[in-house]
Amino acid sequence: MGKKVNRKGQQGDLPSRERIIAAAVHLFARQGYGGTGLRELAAAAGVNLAMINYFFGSKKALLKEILDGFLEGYLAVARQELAGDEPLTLRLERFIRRAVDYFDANPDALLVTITELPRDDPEIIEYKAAWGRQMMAIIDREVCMPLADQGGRRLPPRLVGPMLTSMMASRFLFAPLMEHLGPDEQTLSTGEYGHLVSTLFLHGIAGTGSRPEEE
Amino acid sequence: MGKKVNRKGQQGDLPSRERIIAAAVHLFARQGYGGTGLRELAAAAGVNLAMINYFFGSKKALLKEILDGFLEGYLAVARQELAGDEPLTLRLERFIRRAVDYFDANPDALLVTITELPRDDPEIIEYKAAWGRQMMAIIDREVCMPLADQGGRRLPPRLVGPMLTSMMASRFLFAPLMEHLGPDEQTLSTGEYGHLVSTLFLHGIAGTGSRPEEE
DNA sequence: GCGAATCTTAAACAAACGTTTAATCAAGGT
DNA sequence: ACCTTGATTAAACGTTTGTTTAAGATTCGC
Repeated sequence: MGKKVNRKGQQGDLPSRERIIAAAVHLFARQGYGGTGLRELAAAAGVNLAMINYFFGSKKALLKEILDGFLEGYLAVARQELAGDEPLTLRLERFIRRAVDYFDANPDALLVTITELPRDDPEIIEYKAAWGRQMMAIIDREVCMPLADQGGRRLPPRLVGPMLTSMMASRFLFAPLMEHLGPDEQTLSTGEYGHLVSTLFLHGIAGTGSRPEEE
Repeated sequence: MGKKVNRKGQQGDLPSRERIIAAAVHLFARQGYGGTGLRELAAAAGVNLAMINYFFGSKKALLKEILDGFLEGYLAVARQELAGDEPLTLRLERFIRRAVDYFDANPDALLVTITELPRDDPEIIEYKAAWGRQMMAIIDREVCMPLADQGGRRLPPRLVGPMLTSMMASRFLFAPLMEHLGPDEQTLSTGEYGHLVSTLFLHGIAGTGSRPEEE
């Protein structure tokens, strides 16, 4: 028999580079970026320690790649669902549903991104600022301005953007804590949650009386 | 001349223990808990390295004290403003205004708490869970149940609590990033922000047409 | 089969980490 | 003056940190 069944003998049959990213997202979300050592990460990925710096150059660059991947996907959803000629309400509903699905598919990456976003690291802060400017431009053009045009108040995008993102992310940001509160009846599906965020953002808590399918 | 003008020659004339906490909140918010070394922290507080372990026993215990102080204050606001016989709308408006003021007065502590909340550290996770249970109990009794009684849908407190907190915290969570986007016209005061969160939560984005003083 | 990338490894590097120890300083009580 | 108590100090403890190096495997084009 050969030494290994397949070329990559480690877990999950993914190439080393992506196993490192997957393990990093998992560990960074649970222990924080600063609280996770490269040796622990290498062991979790089933990879030699030196491979991390071989593929990414530095620990910081690995974090940047994780943030990059997640934010790029989030920005793509915003571009795709927020633009168009349809009424604002429809576009917002679509965007929120898609964004919540995206968060639900990448909860660890969302957690890493949110918890590392406010850090003022000179090596990645300008990258985060560049992303923020793009996001604010979309929110301003596709949400804030149409809202003002139809008689509403002119809200600053730097307020609406964070608010919208925080509302959609709240379930996933608090999920690790909530899991330690004991069993919970009454858990909503991802679809129900997205619909609820949508109605809450559009009509407030008073508008959440009806279930998704009844509307 | 004496060696020192006053007994504590260091900055800010606060006792050493509180200077450590103040410096820790400041540094943890900007570099993360894991990314801040005790030597750097001691230097920032103008204190000898050994004093940190002398007062708190360990780095983890220092973080716990920070979380404890902030969450205790937040819970106190919730207890004080959310309970009572007044209509739900009024109680929510009062709570949101007070909580936003509290966040505004302790933005760094809020940031540390939010970014460290999802971490699954066995030494402090049970403490966080105990706090979460108390908060969920208040939200359920004073918000979710009254809401269901007056014809609304029965929303899980584990959904409403995180949502409400995230909405109020969004401005402060994203503030460090927004400051790097260049100058911003159209910044709201804390009072205006609190009012806006309040109307958004109660009536949705459509209800934010009027300014606070016109209402 | 041979050279050339590409990937993987073990070992070492200096630096920083959290924590502990023992000695010194300053006050207060008696 | 003396003892006690709390605050503060410098120094060292053993680990762990992120990164680098140089050698060894593996794969692929030709």
